[in-house]
Amino acid sequence: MTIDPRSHTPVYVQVADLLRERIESGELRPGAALPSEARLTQEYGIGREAVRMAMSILRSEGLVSTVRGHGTRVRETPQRERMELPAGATVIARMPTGHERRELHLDEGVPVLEIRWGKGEVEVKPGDQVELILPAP
Amino acid sequence: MTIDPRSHTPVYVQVADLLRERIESGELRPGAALPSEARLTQEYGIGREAVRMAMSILRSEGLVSTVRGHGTRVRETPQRERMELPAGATVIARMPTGHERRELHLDEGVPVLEIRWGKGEVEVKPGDQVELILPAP
DNA sequence: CCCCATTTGTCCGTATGTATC
DNA sequence: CGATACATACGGACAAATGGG
Repeated sequence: MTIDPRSHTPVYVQVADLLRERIESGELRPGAALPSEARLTQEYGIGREAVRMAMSILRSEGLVSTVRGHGTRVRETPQRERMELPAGATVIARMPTGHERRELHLDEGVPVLEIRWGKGEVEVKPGDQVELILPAP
Repeated sequence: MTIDPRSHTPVYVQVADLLRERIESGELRPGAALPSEARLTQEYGIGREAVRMAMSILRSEGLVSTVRGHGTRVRETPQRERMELPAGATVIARMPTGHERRELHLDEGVPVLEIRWGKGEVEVKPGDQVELILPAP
């Protein structure tokens, strides 16, 4: 697989797709370092901006974590806390608002679970730390 | 509110915050076009890169959708289909894999709900189109 | 159909700051 | 300390897609 500058899909999306595949296939395991920006611009023959935007996409998907002066690594998948739901509740998944992201100290690319029960009772939970369990019959 | 280049918070984050507020306040309604990149660089007196990174943030939050040659618009959030869950099921929210994103035609910044029931029975639903309902007692 | 203005995509050069090793 | 690598930010330039006339 390689990059096609003439494709209708942007280069930075293609790069994100390539790196995502290398992660999801297990070639790049959790904790492994991705190639540096300079390395990727050379390997794929593309510009910095495309590489940086690709990294930005992967961060927004919660797949990788970048540390300045160090590099970008595949994120370790977090442990999920089990949470039992009361009957009659409703649940939706969505991305957090700006306020919620700051309030809950959420990383980029982490959705939230919005749980409602009763009248106006709403709870917002970090999507990467929670697993919902429905009460068994 | 305006941009402060000497602030500790990056310019592109400030721009994203400003635009997010204009969306969440309802000033920019679903379907409405955001100002073009050129317009924003002029209005705020900043570089295009800062504007584009701000747009990237909003896309990753599922707030806007960008089309090349056309512009960036506030995303229309589709009607959520209600879905009743059987007792004993478990649910997690996460970002989709690359394959799932293509398969389900998901925009950037849209999570999925991964629903398991019984042994190995897994269903992945678009997070922006589903509302889960737990059976009432 | 082509032409054209608009808009985003992409690359490059440059510069400064900051964190790691 | 220096070397490396990423973060932020500006400027310019051209390519490519869109939509209207």
